[in-house]
Amino acid sequence: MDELDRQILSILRRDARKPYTEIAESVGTSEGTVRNRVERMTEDDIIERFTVATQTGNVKAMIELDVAVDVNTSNLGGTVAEWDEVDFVWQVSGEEDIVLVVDAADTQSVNQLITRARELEEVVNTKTRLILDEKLG
Amino acid sequence: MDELDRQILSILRRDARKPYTEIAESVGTSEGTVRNRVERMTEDDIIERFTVATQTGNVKAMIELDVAVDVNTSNLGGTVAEWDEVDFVWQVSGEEDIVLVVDAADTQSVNQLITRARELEEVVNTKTRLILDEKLG
DNA sequence: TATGAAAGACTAACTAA
DNA sequence: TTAGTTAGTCTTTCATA
Repeated sequence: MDELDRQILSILRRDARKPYTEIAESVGTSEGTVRNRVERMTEDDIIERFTVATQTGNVKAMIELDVAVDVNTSNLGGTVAEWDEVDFVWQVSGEEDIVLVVDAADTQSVNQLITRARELEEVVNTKTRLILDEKLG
Repeated sequence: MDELDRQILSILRRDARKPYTEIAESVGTSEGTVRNRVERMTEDDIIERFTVATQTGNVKAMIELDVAVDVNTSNLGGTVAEWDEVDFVWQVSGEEDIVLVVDAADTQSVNQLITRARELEEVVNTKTRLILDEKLG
């Protein structure tokens, strides 16, 4: 991870489909170097994945789950990650143990997801926050 | 947003650099159709951006900021989004108003970010959680 | 939807540090 | 030995019909 790696990542973060030739030109190196760097960072898990940030619905929200002490949090996380409208799931430290980030059609859909979570016997409590705005770093 | 759009997005979410020709083959349509669909979804802001998920440091965390009532939350969000090691910033509803998602070198770096946040006069309180694991939906 | 020109990516051989 | 470059070739993209 040197300055060149950081520059490449910074460009890819804003447009992951940008051709390597263009990236090379803006950072002042050759296409091959950019490609090699990206390959290496992918192998080293510095790059986790090339992905697409979407808003397919109208409401984004965080649904935090407070989970019973005797529950395997990772398994539960895997389960809820499969639910429709769930973008990703974090296991976190703190009072709540799991955070679902959802991209739902409307508030009613969010409500259905909350209900579904509360119906799980592993889930003790939930707390939901709407995501009103997102800014890239 | 029909089934084909959803299939295309689902593939791009796992590999945003996958060639349209390959995507076309796996969803059973032509390259031009995939490209047109992606273009349309980008125009419609269903696709917000093509990006890269990284782990450049060793510790990911959420730093939640409780902000004074008279503060312009959006401006503050823009400020902290510019900080080094901050991946993105959410404005949220609920007790805390801003959530920073950070990818820091180590716990000490996280601590420095928390300190920096607490030094802002707009910030009344902070709450931090480590992100222990992430699962894709 | 089909097609061909232009652009991009990949391989492999070479160079430099 | 490792990273960077380059030329040649193959693949993908894009505009037009």
